[in-house]
Amino acid sequence: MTKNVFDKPLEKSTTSLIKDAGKLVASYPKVPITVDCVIFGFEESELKVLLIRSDLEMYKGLWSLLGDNVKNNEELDHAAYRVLKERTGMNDVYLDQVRAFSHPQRHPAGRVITVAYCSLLNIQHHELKIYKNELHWHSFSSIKGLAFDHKEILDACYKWLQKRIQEHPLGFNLLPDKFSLRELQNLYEAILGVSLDRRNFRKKFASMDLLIDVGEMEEDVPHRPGKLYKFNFEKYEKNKRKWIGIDF
Amino acid sequence: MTKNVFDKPLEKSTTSLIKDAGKLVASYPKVPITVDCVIFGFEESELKVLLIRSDLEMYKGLWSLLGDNVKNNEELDHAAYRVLKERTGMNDVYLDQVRAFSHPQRHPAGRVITVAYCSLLNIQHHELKIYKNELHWHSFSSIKGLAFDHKEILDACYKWLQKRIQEHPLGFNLLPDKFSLRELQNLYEAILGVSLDRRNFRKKFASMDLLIDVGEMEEDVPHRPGKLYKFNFEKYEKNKRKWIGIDF
DNA sequence: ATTTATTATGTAAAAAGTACACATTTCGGA
DNA sequence: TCCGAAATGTGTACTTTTTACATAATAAAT
Repeated sequence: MTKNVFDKPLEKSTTSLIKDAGKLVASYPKVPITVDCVIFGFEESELKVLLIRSDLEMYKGLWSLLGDNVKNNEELDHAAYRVLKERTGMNDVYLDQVRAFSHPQRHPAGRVITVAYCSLLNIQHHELKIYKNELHWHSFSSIKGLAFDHKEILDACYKWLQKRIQEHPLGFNLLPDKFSLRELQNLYEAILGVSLDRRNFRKKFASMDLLIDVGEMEEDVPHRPGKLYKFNFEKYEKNKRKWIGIDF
Repeated sequence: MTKNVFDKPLEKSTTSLIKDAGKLVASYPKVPITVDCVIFGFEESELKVLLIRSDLEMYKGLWSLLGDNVKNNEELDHAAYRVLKERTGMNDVYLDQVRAFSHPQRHPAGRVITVAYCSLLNIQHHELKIYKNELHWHSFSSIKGLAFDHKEILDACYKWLQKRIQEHPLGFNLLPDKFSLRELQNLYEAILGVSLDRRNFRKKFASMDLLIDVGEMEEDVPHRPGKLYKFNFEKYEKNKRKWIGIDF
């Protein structure tokens, strides 16, 4: 985090200056802000999205993204983490801001600006607890319409993910700790919507040298089991910079 | 723009439903929203940023980004374009949302959330009119500190630009209509902070086939003049998709 | 005419990406 | 226990992209 002027002790006349600034700011229009989280999961070779039944009567029967209003003096990132924690019980989930949506009529009750977040988690994770039965995982490709402008937000986050996953090894956040190369490839194919050559795919990951062979095999598969790997998060964090040049 | 539910005529009971939703939304905390534009220019082989003297007494002597509050029912993009138009007189400027900044103490007068925009324009453009003498172009590399959290915003936009310019031909927005390959290369070198091989650089742009030789030469240079080119915006717009796969 | 600075250009080597086939292993059922 | 089905695991040739590198030609300034 960059140091900013607030880290310095306040100077003599600052209190009155803040009052002046306060008057200025007080004249600005004020808007309710929400965060909306697109929570992606991966199961049965399909990309999934966690949705909730809309809490608005007028959207009865429609699903919507998980969101909440942003509290007083709450950071946007914090609000998004809070939503995740409240809805899934999980901490330490991959989360990134995508962008703000501000169409004046996007909320039927009047103006609400929302900031969209994209989050990736492992559906099978033991800490994952989907509270309330209004929450369900939906296959991404089957989602046709959502409440509010949430379909637009979902599509933006999906595109964001498609691009992002080609530049950073994010996919692991969607998989169990131990996974086979087939699962990994299925994941990439599902997200990118293409089919990939198995040998080239494996070669690519081998060259990255970020997979650790855990010395175990798949179980309960109706065919020859594959080796299981885990992602070398430590090594990735260390060498992050060289991945995309700048740590963006 | 995705079609949303508001395109449909309202159903019978909708009015009262909106009232319910309205009550809900009315309970949300409300926040002043601003947009801040990082306006990049390029001159004398240097990346420049347009800054204004801070209008807050307490930041006297410090520079800040160009911004404004977002009006009632105004889209964020619209607010950013408005700032650009008001400050530079220019329309049709390249502009893109980067992200929101929400640190609760980022504004001394209390909570203000801002959405950062990155904009690229041609400093020499004949329509460019910098109103008021509180506005000045600053060499990017010389900017040490800014009012508010604007240095942090500037750095985020700069990183965003570095990444973006490697994926899309944005650089042309910073150059005159006609430019030499040397100017183009200087631009890339300034933004990326590296030096590039001239032959390979030219080869790369030649292979894109997006430059039109206008049949003129540089003038007033103290050495052998180079050919002038213009960017083939039409062709680029047509083939945009193939550039990065998805039109992101 | 000479010097200086810059334009313009090609080729070879290395790296990365793509296309493609076959033997091996396990499961499960006959 | 044998066989078929289904998936794993592996290598090589070809193409494309990226990188490294040097010399002749042009215009300006003196």
